[in-house]
Amino acid sequence: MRARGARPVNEARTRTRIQRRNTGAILEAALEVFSAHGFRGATLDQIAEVAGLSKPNLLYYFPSKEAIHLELLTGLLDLWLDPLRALDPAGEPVAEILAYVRRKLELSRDFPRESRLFANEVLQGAPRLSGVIAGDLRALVDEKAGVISAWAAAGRIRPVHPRHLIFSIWALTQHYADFDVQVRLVLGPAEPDPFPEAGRHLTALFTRLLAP
Amino acid sequence: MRARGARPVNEARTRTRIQRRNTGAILEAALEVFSAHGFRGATLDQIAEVAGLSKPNLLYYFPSKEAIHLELLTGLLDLWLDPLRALDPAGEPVAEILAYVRRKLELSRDFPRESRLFANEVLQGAPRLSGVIAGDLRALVDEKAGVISAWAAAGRIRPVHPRHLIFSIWALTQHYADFDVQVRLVLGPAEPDPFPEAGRHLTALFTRLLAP
DNA sequence: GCGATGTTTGACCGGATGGTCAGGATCACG
DNA sequence: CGTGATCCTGACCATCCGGTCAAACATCGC
Repeated sequence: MRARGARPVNEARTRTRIQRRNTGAILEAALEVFSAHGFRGATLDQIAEVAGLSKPNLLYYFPSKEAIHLELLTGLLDLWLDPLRALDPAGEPVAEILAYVRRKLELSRDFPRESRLFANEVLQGAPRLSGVIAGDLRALVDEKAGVISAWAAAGRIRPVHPRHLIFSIWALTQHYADFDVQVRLVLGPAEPDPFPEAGRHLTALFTRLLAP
Repeated sequence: MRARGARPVNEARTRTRIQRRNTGAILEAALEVFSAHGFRGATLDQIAEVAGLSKPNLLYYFPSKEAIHLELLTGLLDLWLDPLRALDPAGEPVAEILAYVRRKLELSRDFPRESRLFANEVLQGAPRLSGVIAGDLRALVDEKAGVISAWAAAGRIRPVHPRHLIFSIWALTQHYADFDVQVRLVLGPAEPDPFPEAGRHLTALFTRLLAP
């Protein structure tokens, strides 16, 4: 008999094959639905349908809608911040930053749903992420801003406000995921895939900004 | 007696003082609530409370929640596109584009709720704006892209992909409105107003990108 | 002051939605 | 094959939410 309110859990034992498959399907479906409609706009019925499960079955694996959302957000944070973590203080400055831009643009191309999930969250005031943003993210940005400042002080890149440079990279790359619909509608059917041109454009932009 | 389902309307006569005051209060309140929670996340009760009216009273002035939202979106479109319209083909190229960037950044500073309203809409796939985007907006961008291309062909700015240049301006300036929370949390309390520094950063960025 | 027009509201409705529960089906393992 | 743990579901509940309506209330021109 399960304790009141407890989840499968299995008392710290390894998770069942079925458990892994279903929680995976749920998170995949939830990503699809949350990123397209926002937290409030998504319904458990939609998620259940996409996942191919019944609604009560969702709630067998997760205690609430809120919990699914939070699990998604925190679970995807690493994927989202890894490119910045990979910025190497020992590398060649301009190449390092261009590589960061490229990796971030690849995330927008390959994981647009994840980008929109975060965008939705931050747009609504980041109620569930403000802790991480003011903590881990801020610390990471501080660290890398120091690296960029050092490069600028050494004359290896042009002087630039390091934090706003990072904001610029976020803004420019995430725009192609979050505003994908707008980008495609404005470009029209003649340019069905904006990403190659976007890559060239951003490379040129940051090269001219940073090359000493 | 009013016809079934008809709104105040007043048969094409001038609107009452009360009508103007209340529709104004409703749209102001709706902007506040829609921009903070998205369409689905906002409720008529919240809007009514912020507007200082009762829910049925809202629905006396607007036929539905949808109608309030649509009225907001279309009513604010001009404000949003005017800066790009003002780009003058006869002006000095770099100065014109920098002025556009400045005006757009001022919109982010002075009308962040409007920016978030549009961001929410486009994020969800622009269900209510795809027509305008593929029509008016695309036409406007085409026109101005032509201007920028001509400037580049004449050697008055560096060669640049004109449409992606416009996307870059949108992305960079709107980021400071849409992701305001994140920007402030990352910068910390030491830099309580990001806009002055953002202005300098973006001016430098586009100057270096465009100056021949 | 009076009728007509315009404004406001309490009470209510129907459907959607997050979540619960008791019990049945299925699986893992000895 | 039996038994305990895990997995799944139909039925149900409480609440929220967009929207309606009849009737009360205010305003205004005369």
